[in-house]
Amino acid sequence: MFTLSEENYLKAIYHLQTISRKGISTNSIAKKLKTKASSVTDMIKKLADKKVLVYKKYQGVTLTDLGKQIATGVIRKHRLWEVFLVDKLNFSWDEVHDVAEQLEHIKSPKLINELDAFLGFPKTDPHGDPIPDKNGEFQKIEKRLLSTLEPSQLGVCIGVNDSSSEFLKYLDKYQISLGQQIKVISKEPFDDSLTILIHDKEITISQKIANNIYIQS
Amino acid sequence: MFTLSEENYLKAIYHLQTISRKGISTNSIAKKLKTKASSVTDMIKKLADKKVLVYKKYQGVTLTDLGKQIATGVIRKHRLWEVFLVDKLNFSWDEVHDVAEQLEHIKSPKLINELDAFLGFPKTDPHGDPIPDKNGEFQKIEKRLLSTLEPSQLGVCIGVNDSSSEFLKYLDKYQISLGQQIKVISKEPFDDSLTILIHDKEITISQKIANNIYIQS
DNA sequence: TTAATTTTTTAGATAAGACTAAAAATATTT
DNA sequence: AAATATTTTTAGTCTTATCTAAAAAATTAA
Repeated sequence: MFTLSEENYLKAIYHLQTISRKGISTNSIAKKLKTKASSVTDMIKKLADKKVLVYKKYQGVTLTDLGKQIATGVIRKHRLWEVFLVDKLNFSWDEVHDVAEQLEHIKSPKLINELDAFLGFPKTDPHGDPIPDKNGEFQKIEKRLLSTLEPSQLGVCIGVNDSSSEFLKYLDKYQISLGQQIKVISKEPFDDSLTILIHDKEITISQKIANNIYIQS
Repeated sequence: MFTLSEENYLKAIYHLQTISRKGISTNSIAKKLKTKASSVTDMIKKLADKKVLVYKKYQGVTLTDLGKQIATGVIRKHRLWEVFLVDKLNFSWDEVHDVAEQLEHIKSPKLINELDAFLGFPKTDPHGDPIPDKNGEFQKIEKRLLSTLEPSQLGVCIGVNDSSSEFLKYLDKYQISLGQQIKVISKEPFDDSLTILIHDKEITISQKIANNIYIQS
């Protein structure tokens, strides 16, 4: 059995691994969890003892299969709860994160599998992220950043890279939501900002915004 | 803000107060929480500092209004989650307790109020216990123990005193559920066991069983 | 009303998880 | 390659919530 804290470490390391694929450094974990490197060292020693990751001093860590399994289990719970909050309890997509962070640690296999069925076995959460199934498997969704589209190309918004409340509220303001069609009108060479057509209106967005929107084209 | 442990102490003290009305002793709290009296002394000092209970050495404790409010808030969450598990996720009434013990500590006023609405503002949980409303108020339900009925009297099962899995499974075996009509046929003077008519069948139950079933008559 | 018993509190210890400060190892510059 | 900078680890401290053992207070019995 894993504590709340251990589960959060595993989740953080899992997310870091999907980006970098190399050994995950102590510092990067500390930054992600807003804690200190010395705390991380303590914890990864404990997690190594529990066989969920491999650790060699000064070399960073790598999750074992068991570790990945625990991590995807927590992610599955997090995302299913997000669907529940949005679909059933009238939460908006910028309100779900903090509550899901708590709910993801509830321990009950029956609970989560029944919840999955109750929600109709959803494949993605309210931000477009895939939900692992009972066995930790999830389909890789074909996606690219909006910033990679060229003028006159179009695509559908299928996810976001940044799930912070601030960013999601920005998207709400401009009525950018999942399933929304977006057409690139022009790209400004100087700052890579994009003028896009959405809801029959032209708006201009910065590159930073375009780098946080996933598109299927 | 209160920790999980503090919330559990407040809930336990609240339940003990509804029974005894006097100062709640250190030992009774320890017994209820399956912990040691010395641990209880430490914790009640901390809770007294937080103004949720009044404590005088060797005199036991009494909850303040604030303390009662925190406690009923936790109880409200516990019971609403139980309704959710039974009504929406196919849990049986003997399976809900452990999961609700975890869910009751999730902190989000919006979550619990939306859940309440989603469930249709239920007034009682799956064991017949009343659910406090947003303000901590709940109606007192007129109820008596089955053991207080006399032969030929009848009533409807509206709750249980013991919510343990073992007891609830016993009730399931004899098809005793909430809303079930029960008629007392006879009472054995020697051991106060009851012969009751239920589902057109006569069964005999011990006094211990009859002391854990609430009846409205 | 003493004596014995039970309850409660105090004192000191432990484990988890975090922290600071300093030491050790690794990386980066020059 | 030596000097500097960065990263990581170690050592020691703190807090929360627990525990055991012993002391103190309250209760019950003789």
